[in-house]
Amino acid sequence: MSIYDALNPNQLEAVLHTEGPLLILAGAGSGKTRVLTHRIAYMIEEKGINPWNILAITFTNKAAAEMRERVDKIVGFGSEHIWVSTFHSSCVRILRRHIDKLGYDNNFTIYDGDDQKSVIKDVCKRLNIDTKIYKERSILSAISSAKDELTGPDELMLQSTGDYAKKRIAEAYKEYQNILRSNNALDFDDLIVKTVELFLHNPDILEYYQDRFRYIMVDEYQDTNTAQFKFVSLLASKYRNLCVVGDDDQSIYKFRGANIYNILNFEHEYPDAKVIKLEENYRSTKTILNAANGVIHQNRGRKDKTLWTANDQGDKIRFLQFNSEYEEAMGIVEDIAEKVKNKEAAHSDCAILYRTNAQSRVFEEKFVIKGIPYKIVGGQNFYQRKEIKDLLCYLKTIDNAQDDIAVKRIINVPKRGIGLTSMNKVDAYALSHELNFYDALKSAKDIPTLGKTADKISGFVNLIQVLRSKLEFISLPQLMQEILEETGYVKELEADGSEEALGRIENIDELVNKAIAYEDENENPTLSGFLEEVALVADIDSLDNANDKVVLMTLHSAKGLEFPYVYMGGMEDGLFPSYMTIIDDDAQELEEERRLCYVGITRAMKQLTLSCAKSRMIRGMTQSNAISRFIEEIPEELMEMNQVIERKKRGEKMIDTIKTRKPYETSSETLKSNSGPSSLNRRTVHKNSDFFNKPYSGVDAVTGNNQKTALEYGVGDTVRHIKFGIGEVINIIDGGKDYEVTVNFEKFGVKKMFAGFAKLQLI
DNA sequence: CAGCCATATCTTTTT
DNA sequence: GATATGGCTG
Repeated sequence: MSIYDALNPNQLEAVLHTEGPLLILAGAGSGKTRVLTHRIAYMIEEKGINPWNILAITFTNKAAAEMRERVDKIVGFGSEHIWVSTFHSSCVRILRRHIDKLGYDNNFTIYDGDDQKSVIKDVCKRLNIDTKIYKERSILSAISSAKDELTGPDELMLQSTGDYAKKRIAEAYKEYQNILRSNNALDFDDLIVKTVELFLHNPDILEYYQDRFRYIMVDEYQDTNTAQFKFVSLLASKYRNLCVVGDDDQSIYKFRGANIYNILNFEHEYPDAKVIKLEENYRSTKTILNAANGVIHQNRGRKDKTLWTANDQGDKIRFLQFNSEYEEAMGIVEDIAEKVKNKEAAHSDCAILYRTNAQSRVFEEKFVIKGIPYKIVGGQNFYQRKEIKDLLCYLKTIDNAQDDIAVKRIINVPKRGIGLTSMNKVDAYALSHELNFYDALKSAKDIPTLGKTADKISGFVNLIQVLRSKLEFISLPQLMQEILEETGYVKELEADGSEEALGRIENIDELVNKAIAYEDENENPTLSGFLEEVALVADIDSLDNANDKVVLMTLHSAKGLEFPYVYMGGMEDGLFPSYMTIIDDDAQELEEERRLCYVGITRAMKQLTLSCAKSRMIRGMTQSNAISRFIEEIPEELMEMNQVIERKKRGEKMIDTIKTRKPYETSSETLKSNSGPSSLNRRTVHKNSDFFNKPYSGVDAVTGNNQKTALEYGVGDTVRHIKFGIGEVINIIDGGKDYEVTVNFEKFGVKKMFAGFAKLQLI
């Protein structure tokens, strides 16, 4: 009896195949982590491979920690020598040692999204870019995409001949890189790009790591981008022992540059690759799996496979329609409360998944009201909160005052009477004397226009210098305490006294605790080391099952996780699939949304509940959305639907529990769960209830105005669309609730859209 | 320079 | 609805 006996034949084959390229197509819940961990164990214990020579790359720190833990359990020794880490932290580790070869300082700082935004603002100011026309966001995302594809600023410039917008972006890109360079900072994308650059320019360094990492494994391979692919393939090119695991059906990060062809074309890139499919699912019931299959089979661009399971049929998929997002939240929260009350489930067995972070708010309210413990993952990361960033920027400034962004953030926090005009004067001085911002601050006395503010600035510089001089004598937590005391940061919050301020103080305490933990865990802790660790954590990393809490998160964050009871809220066209993918009419984007839906469904082990609201507030406007098209793609015999029961009396439960619920139809016959004739014939439902009607947006449910308004344009007219610009109307179809308008846009070609959504203007 | 109020724009997803 | 920006006042 060995640990490998528990594997199915395909899993075993993957475990035993240790030499040469290997592609494991692992469907959701098919035990890929088990395969990876056993494969590592097999390599170490049976093949005598040195753990030192193994690199395993995951997507999140959480996944990395889990994998290490599981390997640890089955391997007697040596698992601590395996490199298990994310792309980003692997690259940071390499760059910390060698980035001086690229002319950076080895204690570079890492910029997050907020920092990037500050930089790009500065860039736009310097280059006189009108941010009304070129949005900071879109410039940043263009830069990011370029980096994902390993395209540098000069190369982008060459590509931009004749395209003015692209040229401006290339200029911005160049300036952006200059600023990062002089701040000795890298953004997330740079971490990968610079490592690749390092390898390409320094064959000796590359070879060192090739020899070091003779066996490489990459998890979630479908979500790698071109730069990450290059990183991996450079490392693997000497020994070719590259094992990638992924599922093209779970590729949901195209917006972040993920290149699905990395997995689809793996066999092309490595013709000698062994391909193994894992199609047996151990996680979900037959019902859940069939629902997932029903949805994903609508996609065209995918590798053919069908997941199956030997598990029970299980409960039907529940579909609940509510009147509003408030009722939706209450309905789900009450359902969970009842499960817990009946001892059917623990809080932590339940997860609520949604498309957008904004949806978490209503749920949170209801959880607070009911006193149910919950945890929201994502949204604003702990390390992005104001108070945390402030404190971190103090630390950054003490550690490395080259980072202008950090210095500028804290120079007037708390208020020191150093305002925007003074900052601009310092900036101008810094620019003309080729100093970085902090060094310019040091010479504040030499800047004549500053007047009295020069003293205030000297005070600040003094504070930093004093703190820095203490750095070698005191511990990190002590340093943080000093900062808080010297600046009066906490005092100010205490004086405020509001609930919000107290929350901030709690957060600060938590950060101090993290610093204490960091010092405990590391042999030679450094300030830079702490800042680095903190820069690369994702919110999901903090999720642990030890706390009995209901988990709320986006569908994206949920990838790789599983829960007995899964609730997917907001199953509405316009929300999920998102409004963008609908009006864009881009089949590829819609397929990505569908994969996201597939990911969500396959998180569920025992029971899946889908829900939607007839109307909900989106960005301050009440919208009525049609039921998500993905609902229609689930075979109807797997579904059980509710009827919304209006609240008759105050205090009465808004909806019945599912057991006594009537089918959606207005007939009085009760649905006997899991049996009886298929009375939920979709066509009937459609006819009786507008159930699967097309969206009719632009309708204000508050005023009850759901009359479509007459269109001010007709076929042949020229109209303007916010995103697509100018185009000619070529067709209009009366869709009952709304008009479907077909427009031929000058720049974007033919698009079909609903008049209520599109808000076309006659010109 | 800071604080207040008006307004404009926004989000889809994140290491 | 929530946040970021701009203009105004003290």
